[in-house]
Amino acid sequence: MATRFQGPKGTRDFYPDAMAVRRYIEDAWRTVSTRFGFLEVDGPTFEPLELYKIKSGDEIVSQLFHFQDRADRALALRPEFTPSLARMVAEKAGSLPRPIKWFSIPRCYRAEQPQKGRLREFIQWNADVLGDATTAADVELVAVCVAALEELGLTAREVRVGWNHRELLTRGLCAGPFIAERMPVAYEILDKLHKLDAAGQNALFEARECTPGEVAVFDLLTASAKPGEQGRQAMEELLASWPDDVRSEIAQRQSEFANAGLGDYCAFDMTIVRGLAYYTGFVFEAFDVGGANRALAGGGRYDKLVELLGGPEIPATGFGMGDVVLELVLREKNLLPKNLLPQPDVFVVNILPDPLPAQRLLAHLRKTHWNADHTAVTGRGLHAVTSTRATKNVGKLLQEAAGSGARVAAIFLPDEYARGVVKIKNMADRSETEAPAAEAVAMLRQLIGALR
RNA sequence: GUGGAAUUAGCUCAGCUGGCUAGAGCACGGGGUUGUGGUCCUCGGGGUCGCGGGUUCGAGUCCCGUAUUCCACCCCA
Repeated sequence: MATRFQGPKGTRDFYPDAMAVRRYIEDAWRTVSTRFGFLEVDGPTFEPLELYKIKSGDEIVSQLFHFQDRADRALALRPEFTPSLARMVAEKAGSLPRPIKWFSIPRCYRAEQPQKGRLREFIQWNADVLGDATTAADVELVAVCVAALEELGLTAREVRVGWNHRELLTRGLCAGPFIAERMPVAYEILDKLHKLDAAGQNALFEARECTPGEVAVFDLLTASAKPGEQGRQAMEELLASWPDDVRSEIAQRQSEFANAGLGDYCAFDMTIVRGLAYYTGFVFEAFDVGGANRALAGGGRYDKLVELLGGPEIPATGFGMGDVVLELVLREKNLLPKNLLPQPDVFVVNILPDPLPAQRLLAHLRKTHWNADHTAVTGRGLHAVTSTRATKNVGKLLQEAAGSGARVAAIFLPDEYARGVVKIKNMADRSETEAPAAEAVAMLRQLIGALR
């Protein structure tokens, strides 16, 4: 008896409808990346396990799908693309023109418990700028990130970008009750605060042995992330105690965002720290305003990573955006177009007993035409289909044509065909014309062109 | 890795406290007036009731295990 299988936990099957949605999202990422001057790259789906350990520590191993090959090499399916990218840059850094602006759309794998917005296999758009240490590179990344979201129909009403800067935050906090040694703890707490209630927060403060002064600052930080006047006041109060040059750099960066047309999206947010990863300065997160979902995208500056992988010292900044949360948000906001499947240019309907004339027309429509010396395309192949049904019921076949979304139907009918003509029907306005068989292809091409 | 809920046709679900040859709508397919649009009529394909055990004369229904999905924790690059 045959065994039936389910797909592995946390994976998806892309049937045509789902595949069309995936392509729609990937196309937006790709066109926007290109618009901003990023070049597409990719790397292997698996890498040495060590590559991820170096970057993230040994704890990462339990979150990876890893295995040994026959020569006993430890390998892991990539959980993200940045290590591969850094490795690729480290290998050829000397010969790459700078700044290096690359994007990629890799499938990635994480051996985690699946839940809303998080699967074991997903697709993550990455954009990175290497070799540009200026704030302009950070701004450009946020700009390309936002542009992609806009390309998909999202606006500042639905999504926002919160940004922070680890060094500035550290300097600000150390101007208050914190000492430098407490920063790792402070970052850890900051990263967790927003999802805890008051009791949970207090428990955490106690567990981390926070001083009353530190707790007071955490309370203000929590308040500062809230929208509206209350949040603004908490932010003001905190900033008042921070060094002048830190304050002015924050203001400077925010004005750069505004200058790039991102003023409605971006807000300084002291509570964004992005885990305890390899980020060295600027960090940001894009999220939907409703806030029920996980972050849509996140990234920041990682100036030491390429060096860590044996490459030259090269400043780097980048971000990733996963397809899972993005699709959830687009669905929630009703922003996925209805007809993402390709729609035929021509649907050929045949009522003749002889199938050959219809098949001949199909073949001609699909063929790309070249000029006499084969140097230029004079007519690209069209998307042309027909029915495989046996019925000669014109109504049924036109119904099928309509269902396919075809722009035009070419109809072979006995009486007309005897007179040497084919009927051509514009499916949108239901108008019909007749075409001499010899001119049918040309007329159809013209009609399709006019409708495009 | 831990905890909670769920799993019946491709999809959305009925199936009361165990008594069926397991149903509906949608979707899919054939046909319907020798010739024009998502309608209508009609017929049809498709289900090891997630999987494996157990209790019982009898299990879609009760019990145990397991897989998957969703939710939450851990983690989040």
